[in-house]
Parts: sequence; structure tokens; C-alpha cells
Amino acid sequence: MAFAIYEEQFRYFLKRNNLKFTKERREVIAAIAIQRNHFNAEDIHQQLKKQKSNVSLATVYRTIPLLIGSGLMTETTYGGERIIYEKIYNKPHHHHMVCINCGKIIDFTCPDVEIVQNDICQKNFFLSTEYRLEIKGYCQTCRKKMKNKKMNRTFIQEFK
Amino acid sequence: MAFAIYEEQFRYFLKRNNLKFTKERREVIAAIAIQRNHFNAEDIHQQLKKQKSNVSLATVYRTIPLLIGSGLMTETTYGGERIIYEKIYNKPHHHHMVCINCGKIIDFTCPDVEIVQNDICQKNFFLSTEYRLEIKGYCQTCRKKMKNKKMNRTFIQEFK
DNA sequence: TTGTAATTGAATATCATTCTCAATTACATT
DNA sequence: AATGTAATTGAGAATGATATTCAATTACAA
Ligand SMILES: [Mn+2]
Ligand SMILES: [Mn+2]
Ligand SMILES: [Zn+2]
Ligand SMILES: [Zn+2]
Repeated sequence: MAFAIYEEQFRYFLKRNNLKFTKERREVIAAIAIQRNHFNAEDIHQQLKKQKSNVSLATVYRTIPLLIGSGLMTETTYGGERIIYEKIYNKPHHHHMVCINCGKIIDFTCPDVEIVQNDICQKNFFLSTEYRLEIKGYCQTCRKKMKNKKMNRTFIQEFK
Repeated sequence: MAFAIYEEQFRYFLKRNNLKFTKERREVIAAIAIQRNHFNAEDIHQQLKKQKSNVSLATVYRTIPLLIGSGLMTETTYGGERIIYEKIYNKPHHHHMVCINCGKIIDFTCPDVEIVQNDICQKNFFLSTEYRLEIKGYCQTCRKKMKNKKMNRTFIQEFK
């Protein structure tokens, strides 16, 4: 199970930064080890409750930058009402398609994007720390639904 | 000046959606016509004040979805504390580099990304309505600064 | 001119995230 | 094992951008 490795890496990070390995932080590590794919701060907190842990939501929020800093997880898609995270330990860099109807998130890898990103940064003397290609639209399932019922198109958009 | 065309397209959109072309909306159009590159809701409101317009911030927020729906502007980079917009009328689709030190936003176009996006969507039967490649990091100016002073690296990250 | 649904400003709500603070705890040092 | 001290915690309050409520106003089709 990944838990032991997660904990090891996290402890190492904490020590390097003169931070303490508390009971609460251990429990948060256990909670994210169980998360699958994409999750948010509240999901972590819910999992903690399932674990009979009383770690507060404030502490969850305080732990998130540490989890990211230690290389265990990362922010994923932007632009929703809450920030979504995912574990990245030993997982290749990838991007996301997000269904604006049902919220489904589809991962995809794409070597071309990595190359493009490199080129662009070199040309602009930009030092990249992070990059994301995010595609929004309708997933296959929701497209089928659209054919039957009319979907919730907010506005009529018909120009040019 | 683009203002007349902006207004025409906006009026057309409003009519198609049984919405009214109010004094306030006319003034907001005038305000965004003046904005350059990237701006936020508060910027629009400030410009309105400069125009001696009393349009409220609430109305600015209410008008934003209409401006987007009418194809005049779009959301730009994600993930900051406020949403950033830009006019897209007759402007080609492009992406962004964002400096996490000074906030500078650099536009870039990239045909390869457009192709990649098409491929991925086809393979996954995904109907894309929008996609963004966003690169975060340090701009040229901030890189130079980093060489002199030590920058605000929050954590020591040294693993693997 | 009239009827009516849309719109407005002001105030208030929302709600994810961050902060404050007094009490507690990890852990390096003795 | 006891101590010193800085880091951490939970609870609750604060933040702040954006959304909503509501009574008064307005656009505009008929
Ligand atoms: Mn993912
Ligand atoms: Mn741009
Ligand atoms: Zn869907
Ligand atoms: Zn910069």
C-alpha cells in the first residue's frame, strides 16, 4: 500500500522544513491515501470523519500546502467553485477534460503539449513551474442526453 | 472605434434573448471597449466611475455573463483570487503564461495546441466548448531578480 | 399610453478559504 | 525523563469576491 511511502516522503519534507509530524498530519496522510482520482478539501475532511479522526477542516486546509509542497499531490482543474486536488506520487503529468454538464473529469496525457510548452517558454525566457491544458465541454454521456431533451443552454448565441 | 460594433453585437444578442438594452448596459459596453488586454470586474466598475456613470458593481457582475454570452469577451486565466476577462471580438484564440511573482500575463498563440485539442476530443467523443493552456512560472524580469535576492520560496523541496 | 416583464441599486447573503488566539504538543536539548 | 520553545491545534470569526433579494424603476411591444 502506498500509505507507508506517502508517510515517509511527507515526514522527510516536514523535517527539511522544521515542521512537526503530528497525529493530525498522519491522519490527513491516511485520508488522502484513500482518495481516488480527484477530490477536494471537504472530501478529505469527510474521509477523516470516517476514520474517526477529529482533525478540523481548518487543519485540513493548513495541511494542503504541505501535501503539495512535499510532492504528494497537486491542484488539478481550475475554475470550479472549489479547488480540486489529486495525488501525483509516481503518476505521470497529465491534463483534463471537464464536462460542464455532469462534472465528469477525464484525464489525458499528451506529449505534444509538453513539447509545445517547452518551446513557448524558451522563446519567452519564461521559467515554467506548472502548466495545464484544460478542455471544457460535454462528455459522451451528456452529448447523448442533449440529443433527446434540450439542454440548459442559458442563452441563444447566434452571431457571425 | 470598436465601440459601435461592440454595441451592435450586444444589442443583437439582447434582442435574441428578450433582454433590454438599458442605459446601464450601454455604459458597461463603453467601459469594456476602453479596457486593454486583461481586466477584472472591479476594473470595469472603476472605468464606469471615470465615465461619471453610476452603474453599480452588482450590475457589472450581472452584465458579465451577457458580455460573454454575446461573444464580446471571455474568461481568461484561472486560479487567481479574481476572475480575469478579456475582449475577444475579432481576436484569435490564444493562451497565457502567468508570472506567479509579478502577475504579468503573456499571451501566446499555438496552432499545435488547437490540433491536439481536436484529436483528444475526437478520441474521447468529447464536445469541447472551450480550452485553455495555462503556463505558470516566472517571467524574464522576475528571473533576473531571482538571481540577485533569494526569492520567496515557501518550502524547501528536495526529494527523489 | 399602457401593461408587464426585465432591470436596477443598495443591502445582505453566500461560502470556500484564511486567520486569530489561547491551549496543547512535538521534539531537540539537557 | 524533564525542560524549553516554537510549531500546531480547534473553534470560531474574518475575508472577499461574487450572487441574491426586494422594492422601485424602466424598456419596449402592443
Ligand atoms: Mn487528473
Ligand atoms: Mn489574453
Ligand atoms: Zn457529462
Ligand atoms: Zn514576473
